[in-house]
Amino acid sequence: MNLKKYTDFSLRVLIFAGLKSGEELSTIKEVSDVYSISPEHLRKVVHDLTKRGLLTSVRGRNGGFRLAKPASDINIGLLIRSLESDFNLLECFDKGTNHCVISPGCSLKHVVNKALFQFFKVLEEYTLEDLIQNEEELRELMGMES
Amino acid sequence: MNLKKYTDFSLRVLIFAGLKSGEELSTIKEVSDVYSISPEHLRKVVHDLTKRGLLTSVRGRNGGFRLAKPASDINIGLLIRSLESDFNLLECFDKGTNHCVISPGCSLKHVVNKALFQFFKVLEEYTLEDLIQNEEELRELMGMES
DNA sequence: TTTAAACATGTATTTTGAATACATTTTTTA
DNA sequence: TAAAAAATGTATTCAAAATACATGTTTAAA
Repeated sequence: MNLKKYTDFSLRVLIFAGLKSGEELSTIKEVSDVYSISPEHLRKVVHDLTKRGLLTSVRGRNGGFRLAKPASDINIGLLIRSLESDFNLLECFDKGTNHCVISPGCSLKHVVNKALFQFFKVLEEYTLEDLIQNEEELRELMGMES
Repeated sequence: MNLKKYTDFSLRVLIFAGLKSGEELSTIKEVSDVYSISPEHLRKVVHDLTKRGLLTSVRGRNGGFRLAKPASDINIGLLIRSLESDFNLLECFDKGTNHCVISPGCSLKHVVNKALFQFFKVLEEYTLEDLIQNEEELRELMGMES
């Protein structure tokens, strides 16, 4: 059981962008340097976040991207939910492909679903703002001048 | 985010075995017929569950397997925890391979860990016994004579 | 007006782990 | 002694994620 690296990278991009002040832009190169992630790879992540309305991108020279809305409006639970496409923890979660004969009477799915619900309930208690409370420390770790 | 089919199959094998009464044995063939899973594949699952002390296997003609302990002693949370080897939801969960520079000051891991904890907390409220409360219905769905 | 810096986009390749299949051995009872 | 069952090890297939590559588009600065 794990999350995709894409999800991990997406969160890190948002944390990075969230530490910039005001209208200040971040670039893929900056982020790829800080986290040592291939810029090729990050490009897709950033592009995807833009399409999802979380980042605003500015093309052309001196371009880059910034948060499309306040950090306090970016809910971590909803974010992870949308970034991870597939939550079919058991075969029977997907009625289309399920072949398990006992699923009509099997309570396992309810138990796992309840657990999954609690998982997201916790995540939904946090926003990006909560993750960047310690701005100074994070900027320092990233080597950003503040 | 999903569980391995192995985990799913393991749970189904235990549910099947749990519906047998007393010392009665199940065979891989029976289970593979009921769930339409390749016996080759199930063999590993059963073998693995035996090694983990959840099933007792009897070799030779008329052999098979049965639960190694009462269904009420098989905790679903602990079971899934042990069947799924990898819970490194984020790169920084594994200190050995983590490369994220901000992890010392990053609170994301605490948030995700808290969510994972709640996930298991729910699962740990159930045992195999809870999953086979409706014996009759399940036996019927499986085509087992009761 | 040209060039460089940035994102946009589509495609291809690599890698990894899970899922599955195959083959052989061991055990035990009828 | 033969048949039915699990034990065990290895090999193959498959799918999804991760990654890389190539090219296009936009825009500001030189």
